[in-house]
Amino acid sequence: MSDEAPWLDDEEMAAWLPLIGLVMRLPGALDQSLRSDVGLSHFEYGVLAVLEQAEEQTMRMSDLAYLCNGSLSRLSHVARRLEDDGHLRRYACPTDGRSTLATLTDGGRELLKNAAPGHVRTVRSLIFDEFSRDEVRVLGDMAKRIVARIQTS
Amino acid sequence: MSDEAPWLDDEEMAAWLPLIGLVMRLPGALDQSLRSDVGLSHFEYGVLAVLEQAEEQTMRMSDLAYLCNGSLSRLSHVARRLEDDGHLRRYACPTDGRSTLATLTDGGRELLKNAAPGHVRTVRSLIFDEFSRDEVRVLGDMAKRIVARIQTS
DNA sequence: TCCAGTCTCTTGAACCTTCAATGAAAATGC
DNA sequence: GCATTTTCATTGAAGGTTCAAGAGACTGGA
Repeated sequence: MSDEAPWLDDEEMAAWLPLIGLVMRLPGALDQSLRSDVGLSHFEYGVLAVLEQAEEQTMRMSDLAYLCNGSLSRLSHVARRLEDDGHLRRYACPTDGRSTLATLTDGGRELLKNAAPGHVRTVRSLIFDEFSRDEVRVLGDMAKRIVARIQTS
Repeated sequence: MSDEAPWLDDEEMAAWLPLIGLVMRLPGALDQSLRSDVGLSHFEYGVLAVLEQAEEQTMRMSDLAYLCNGSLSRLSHVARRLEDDGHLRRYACPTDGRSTLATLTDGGRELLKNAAPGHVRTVRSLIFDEFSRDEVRVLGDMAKRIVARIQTS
């Protein structure tokens, strides 16, 4: 464990500061381009994008929240707005009365189709244009290991 | 540039999803431990920590905002709250009437001293306990390259 | 069957961030 | 000098997130 080592040494700090910069700045950068392109936040885009990949383009709220890296409460508020705007629909799960299923509407699919190209350009220009194939794999692998630690903490 | 390539291929997606997971989950994880320990958000902690490292523990608001990876407006609101709570003080810059200088108070220094050990433990357990020395350097380097792209985009 | 405990989701309030507008001071250009 | 533009910071409103509470539905053991 990490019970000793009161502070970060220089090498650690030299990695920590950029990492914090990344996690604090990337969401804003993604928000900004999606917001100006199609009026969605990155989280809203993620909700629609995850739904599109799902079986029947339908998913339980809790599963959706997990895959979107957000709390159920956050998703619930966002889903209400997306529903008001006609991008998704919610209905009671027929087999488990506690659950709510969310499904993509035609309008939501359309919006996603309009949003995707610009979003991909943004992601490429910020990430994938910078790194080699090997680096991308290493980066993804490291991110996965950190996420695993966050989830079990 | 990235004008072609309509969507991410499997390898890219396999890196992108964990990276998004990281940037969406890490701030919340840091917030949570700092909030329960000393009642600070990670951004507030960052403001105090950056100030502590500064000359005279004093810094111009815009420089502080930049180093804290936040907007000036965000910093201004946060600084008002931190000032109300006695953790920092603001005063007009004597040499440039447009600028405001923020300085750490004794109370802020004390709070930081109480917050740091727990925060470092959190950071170590999420990041540095997972990676080798070499990996840490690679991770920091990659983060730095992405931040550079965000800033010039 | 009953009921206490758990799971799923929503809600409203508190809080925080963003955005646009504003004001004041300094720099620039004529 | 004077007007214009730019820089620095704050503010209030609008909108989003978090947190705690609560309603409804399932589960398992008595």
